[in-house]
Amino acid sequence: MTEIRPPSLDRSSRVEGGPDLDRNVMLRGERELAERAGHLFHGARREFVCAATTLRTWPVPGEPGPLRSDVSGPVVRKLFSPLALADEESERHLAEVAAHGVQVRICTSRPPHETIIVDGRVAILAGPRDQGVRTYTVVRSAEVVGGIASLFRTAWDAATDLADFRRDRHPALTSDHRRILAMLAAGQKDEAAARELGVSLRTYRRRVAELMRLLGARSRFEAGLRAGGLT
Amino acid sequence: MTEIRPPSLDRSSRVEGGPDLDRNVMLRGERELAERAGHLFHGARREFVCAATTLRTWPVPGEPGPLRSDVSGPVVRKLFSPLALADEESERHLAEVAAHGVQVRICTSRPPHETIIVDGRVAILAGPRDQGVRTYTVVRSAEVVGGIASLFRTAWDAATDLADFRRDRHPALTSDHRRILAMLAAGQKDEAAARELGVSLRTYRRRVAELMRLLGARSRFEAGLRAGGLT
DNA sequence: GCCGGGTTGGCAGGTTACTGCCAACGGCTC
DNA sequence: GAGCCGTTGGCAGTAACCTGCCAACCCGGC
Repeated sequence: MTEIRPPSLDRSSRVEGGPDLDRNVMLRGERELAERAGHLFHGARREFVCAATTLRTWPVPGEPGPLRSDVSGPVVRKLFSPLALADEESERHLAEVAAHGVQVRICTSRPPHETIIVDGRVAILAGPRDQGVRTYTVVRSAEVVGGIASLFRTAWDAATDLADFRRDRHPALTSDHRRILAMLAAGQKDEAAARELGVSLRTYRRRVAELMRLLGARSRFEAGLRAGGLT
Repeated sequence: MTEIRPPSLDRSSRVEGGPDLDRNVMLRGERELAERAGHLFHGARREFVCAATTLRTWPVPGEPGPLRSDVSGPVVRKLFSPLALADEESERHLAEVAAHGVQVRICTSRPPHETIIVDGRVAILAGPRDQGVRTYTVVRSAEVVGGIASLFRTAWDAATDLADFRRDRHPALTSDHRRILAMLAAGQKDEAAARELGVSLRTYRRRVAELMRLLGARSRFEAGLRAGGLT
């Protein structure tokens, strides 16, 4: 995991407050980011939010230490892509992070680029990799950071809490299940749906029962609610 | 409606490309915005996206003319708050805009601040009003604009197409309906749900029937699907 | 060829839901 | 006080759904 170390004692090259806040600062690579802007990570007082693609993206203040067990620490929000749960190890790590008080959500639409916002006053946006080196831009203009924060908030609001995502995630539906879903969604009676799909009523009902089990539903209404996120 | 006029012929004060792209430019008020950055609106070639709170926010290239009837014009995407449909007049206007080829979506979570992105290379973010005057910040740093665009895209993906929003919007549910919904969502049998709500089975089923009609559903499964957007 | 496992479909019994009908009740108007 | 209207609840008939049981069939392994 790429680690951003505490900054060196030399303050002369740091990205700080100052007269030229409207100038965005470009940093090349994780090392320069750590050296010149690492203090911004560790200096979060009120709120620290980030959008990341995977767990390997910049870690946050206090990690791996116990986070937010001290309620005076900053509120930490992390928005991940579903890729972050690609394997059991990653998923376990994410659950642990969440258990430590970090608010974790999974972005179920196209995730934003990797972004950090600290205390609502500085934003760091990651650019694409260029020959293996990634550039980061530090933004300090108040209105721009405010706009970026509002866009992040909208994405955050639309995302799914980690716990909900894990609970509602279910084994991939077979194409059979999807056809059953389509019939159910169309309000069809079992008999008509079975005819249309070319199977017997018993088999159709057998499939519906399977779907209900997959969705963990006790009634068709409940199944419809759960299925809402699948179509 | 605040209108941004075509810019004056004097180019000296315009916000343009140049050596100092990393410096964000602050503009105070709509007039200065129009004079120094109006060309950015009218000069969109490929794509023009904006997030707006109401219809009174900055209009877009070509409006009120026919938009996108010429397929070589820029793709225009507008993300609105549900406030944009607060009255019939606004809703009608929005439908007309969409009919002209503008892609309109309604943000069903907290909408972002007002934002414009032109051709993916310049972003304009609106700040709050200060004594009636609003500041706008023009951003031209490639990575920052890219990051802002990606956050906007995430918000856009999560939003609801105007047509879908209007179709799925339905009469406000009474508190009775919401209680019935809660029982149904919990997978309760009618008899148990009726008992819990303190009404007869007949009345409970009468309410469920009303709900089904409101949702336009022919089966409970279909009702569950429709209700997914209500809870 | 035989055997075992899995799936399908028919049947049946039971449960849950849907809706019409009607009496009773409460509130409002005359 | 009487009459009317709307709502509620009980009853009942019907429809739709749920699931167990079993025979038949198919397929793969031995």
